[in-house]
Amino acid sequence: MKEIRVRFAPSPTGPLHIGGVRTALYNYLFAKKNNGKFLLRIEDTDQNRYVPGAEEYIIEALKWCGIEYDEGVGIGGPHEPYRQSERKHLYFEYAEQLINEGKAYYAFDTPEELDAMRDRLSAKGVATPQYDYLSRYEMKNSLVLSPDEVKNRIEKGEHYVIRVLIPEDQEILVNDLIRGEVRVHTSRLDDKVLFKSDGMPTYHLANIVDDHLMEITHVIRGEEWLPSAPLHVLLYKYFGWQAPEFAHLPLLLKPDGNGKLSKRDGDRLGFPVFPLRWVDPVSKEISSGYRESGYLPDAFVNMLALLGWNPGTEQEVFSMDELIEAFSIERVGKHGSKFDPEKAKWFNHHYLSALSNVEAAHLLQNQVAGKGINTELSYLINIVSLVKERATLIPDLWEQSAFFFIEPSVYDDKLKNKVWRPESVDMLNQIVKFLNDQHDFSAENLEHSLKDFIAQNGLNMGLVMNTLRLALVGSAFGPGIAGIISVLGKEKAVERIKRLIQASI
RNA sequence: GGUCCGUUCGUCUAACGGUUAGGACGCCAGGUUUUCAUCCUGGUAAUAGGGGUUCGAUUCCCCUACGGACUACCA
Repeated sequence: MKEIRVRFAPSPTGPLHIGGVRTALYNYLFAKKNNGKFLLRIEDTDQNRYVPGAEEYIIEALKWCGIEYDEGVGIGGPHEPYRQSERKHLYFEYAEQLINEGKAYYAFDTPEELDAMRDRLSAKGVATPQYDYLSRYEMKNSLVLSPDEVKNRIEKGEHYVIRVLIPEDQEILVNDLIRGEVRVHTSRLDDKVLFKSDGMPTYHLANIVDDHLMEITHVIRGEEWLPSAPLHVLLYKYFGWQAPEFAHLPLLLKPDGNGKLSKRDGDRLGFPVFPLRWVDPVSKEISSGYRESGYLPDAFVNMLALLGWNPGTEQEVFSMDELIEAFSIERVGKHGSKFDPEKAKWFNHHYLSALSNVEAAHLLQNQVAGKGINTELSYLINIVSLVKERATLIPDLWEQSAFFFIEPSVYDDKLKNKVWRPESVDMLNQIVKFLNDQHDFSAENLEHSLKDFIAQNGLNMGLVMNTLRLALVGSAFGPGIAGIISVLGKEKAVERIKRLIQASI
């Protein structure tokens, strides 16, 4: 059986947004599931839209997501180069071949002439004014110009493009793995430019040529390409190549209202639409990323995988290996999905809670180090065992545990008003004595002995606990008191209690 | 406007023509936690509308409505 080969082929025109990441992910899952190859090709045939740093961004984003490619930019492979600008020299001959076979032609029309043609056609009531079988014979191209004149113009250095000659009356069948058979009549298609006057191929030509040369078996791409799929099928036919299988993925939609998810939605609705933070090289505008916002890549990938695909079972949590195992293109939905930031958070919370204490401690260590605090990992492990399931995003690990590192300097008024009594000082002194007498500082022991102590001394449990919380945390917040004391240790706990006593006298 | 694609709870979605239309997120309620959060239990909520085909349509067909993509010498 032929090896399955798929590719992700983004344009470096800016940061990859989550829809692009999902396309890459599905390609990757499909390749791995079928023991095939996944390649990364950079489609940079539009020099005007090239954005510095975008290519690096794409590569880094895929890496962060754990989407590894077998061939492509940066790592090479048997079909080098994988950047279309570096393959520039090989496209012209294919366009020329089509011309020689009467399947394409030279066109010399200026932008003004093209506009004039469209105006003329729409004035005549033509529903789709375009360069096609209706209009091509009134334009300046090698279909109407004499061979000599064409030759002349080219030799004079006049700018020209190469357009595909679309047959007038033919039905094209696109077999889509997700949508089934899609039929389009060629009279609806226009003579798309294959080769631009700047010497670069357009997407349509470069894409087909490269997919053929790179032996791509399945083209899995966004739905925005569906309308041009018939052209691509025709091109394969023109070249006499076997067309790959197509699968057009439904789009990711805005969480609110309608329309395709765009980069503006992130700022507007307050969630990232990019995997990584991006700073626009020109405007310096900053777009937030999932990584920097504190999402775990596994959670991000899991969330994305389920946006438009489902395994047909009720399983929702998948590791990358499980995704590979369960993935099938047939189970990708047909309709667009509104992106739900809340579900993304839920996934992250789930993954954060499932982390081992050591893993979570390392995450907290980065946070803590960022605050200029240096701590033993063992201390962080203890802390994190208490707070990790309370966190949704990575920075929450710090938010939830800051009081362990910074002793309270102000006390929450509301809590203090609620629990503070004239006899509180005396009570706290008793607790200090109690703690000083303890040898086993495990949370379990503290829990029991503290309760016993409270009962034996006729104290009010709620009052004691909350007053201790006031001393230890400073507010009505955080894990259980016994756990906090256990992690803090005798010395620090006693110190904080004494501090509250001091502050209250 | 034209072409193409789509339409099940608010959202993501399940359901070889026969199910009390299932799950998850969110939301609401109760419980656990003498804080807050987590967690547990329960609840709320959907087949866009109209015609067919069929003993029987979420499921097949048609129409309408609505939504989306595309309509560049951009990808």
